[in-house]
Amino acid sequence: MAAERLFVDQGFAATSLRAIAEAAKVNLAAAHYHFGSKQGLLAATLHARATPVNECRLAALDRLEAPGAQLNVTAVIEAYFQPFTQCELDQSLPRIIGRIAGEPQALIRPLLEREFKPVTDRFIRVLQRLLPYLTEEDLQWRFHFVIGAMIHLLAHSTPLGLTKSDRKTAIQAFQRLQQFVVAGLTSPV
Amino acid sequence: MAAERLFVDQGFAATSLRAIAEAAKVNLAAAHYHFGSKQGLLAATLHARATPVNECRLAALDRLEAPGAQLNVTAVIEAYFQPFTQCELDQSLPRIIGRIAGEPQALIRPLLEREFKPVTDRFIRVLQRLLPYLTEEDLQWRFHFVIGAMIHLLAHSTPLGLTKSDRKTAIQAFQRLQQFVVAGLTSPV
DNA sequence: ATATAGTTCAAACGATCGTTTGATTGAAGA
DNA sequence: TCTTCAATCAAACGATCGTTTGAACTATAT
Repeated sequence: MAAERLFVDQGFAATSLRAIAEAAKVNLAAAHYHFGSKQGLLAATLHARATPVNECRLAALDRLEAPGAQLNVTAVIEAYFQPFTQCELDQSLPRIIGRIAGEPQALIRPLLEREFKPVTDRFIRVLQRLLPYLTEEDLQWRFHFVIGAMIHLLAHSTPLGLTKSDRKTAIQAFQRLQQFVVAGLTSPV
Repeated sequence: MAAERLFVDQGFAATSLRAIAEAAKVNLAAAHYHFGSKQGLLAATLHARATPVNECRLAALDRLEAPGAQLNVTAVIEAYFQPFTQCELDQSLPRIIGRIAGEPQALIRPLLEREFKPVTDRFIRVLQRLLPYLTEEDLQWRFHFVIGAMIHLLAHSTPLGLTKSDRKTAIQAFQRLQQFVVAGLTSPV
């Protein structure tokens, strides 16, 4: 989808349907006909990306919960980050997720909740079994921080000081992030 | 500043100068006359907020580096979060920082870098003395995650599941965040 | 072949955008 | 008092926005 690149680079409000239609080489009215509205296009864009992310995460979690597998916090977080560390997925996926998740508009929050909350809630439930000394509130806050660090990495793939950003460093960054958040999650109260 | 509320609620691109001028009860052209452009208004808004944040952080860090003070990672992070946990500061400060930091537009990144990078770099340098077993690259990445979690908390003051958001819970949230990121920062390689 | 329903298209709709203009105000300096 | 200059204002500029219109095209089913 051509809409992605523009949404990612400029944000939702600053991207015009005309620019999207031109980039996608389709007619403006045709795009409107298919998606109903600009917001519908965003919802479709997000949904098209969120679905494989959710499937990838759930599949990884299922693998972990199968008998004989190593079920620990590190593995669960690894499963949660799986959609962004698997090499076969294209590079634009992380960016569109990170960008939309940071969008200011209140209209976008329900979309994010609908797309990601069910799967995220299941991950939190699994973590709760692994971290029984944390209250549910504790864990929700800590996962809130995990998501924040993740989104920030998705949206800005390097710290301000560094500049390199190829596929390999991106995966290494997620390994760093994984270690960081596991330490945060498992920290004693 | 009335521009803040609108930037926070709707984002930069979606907020019109006319809406800001009306909310601030000033003439549209007058606003333009003083700030030069819409972007100039954003820069002024950010600068007006970033300055006390930087001063607060540096003052807290100076206090830590004074002879006799306890200089450890927790205290340094506490100093970094100080602008958002001090009760005397008004509530809209965290939100404007969090929102602008999440803005998509490429034009905004240089503003953020100019406003916050010098002070942040000094914090990283102090942390480097406290965490000598981390390479500079390690530490830059980890601080990248700290900032990500912080911005996410500033922009979305509660996890999706929770709803309460008064001043007291906000400070508690920063205490939780502090514990989380200190564990992440001090995690062994 | 004719009808039907789905899709594409150029063109235009009204609204709103950031910015500019030029007249007007008000107070300080000569 | 007259001059000067920065600040304010209503009004308009050209551009662009999301959306709609109605005609043309396509393909399947009768």
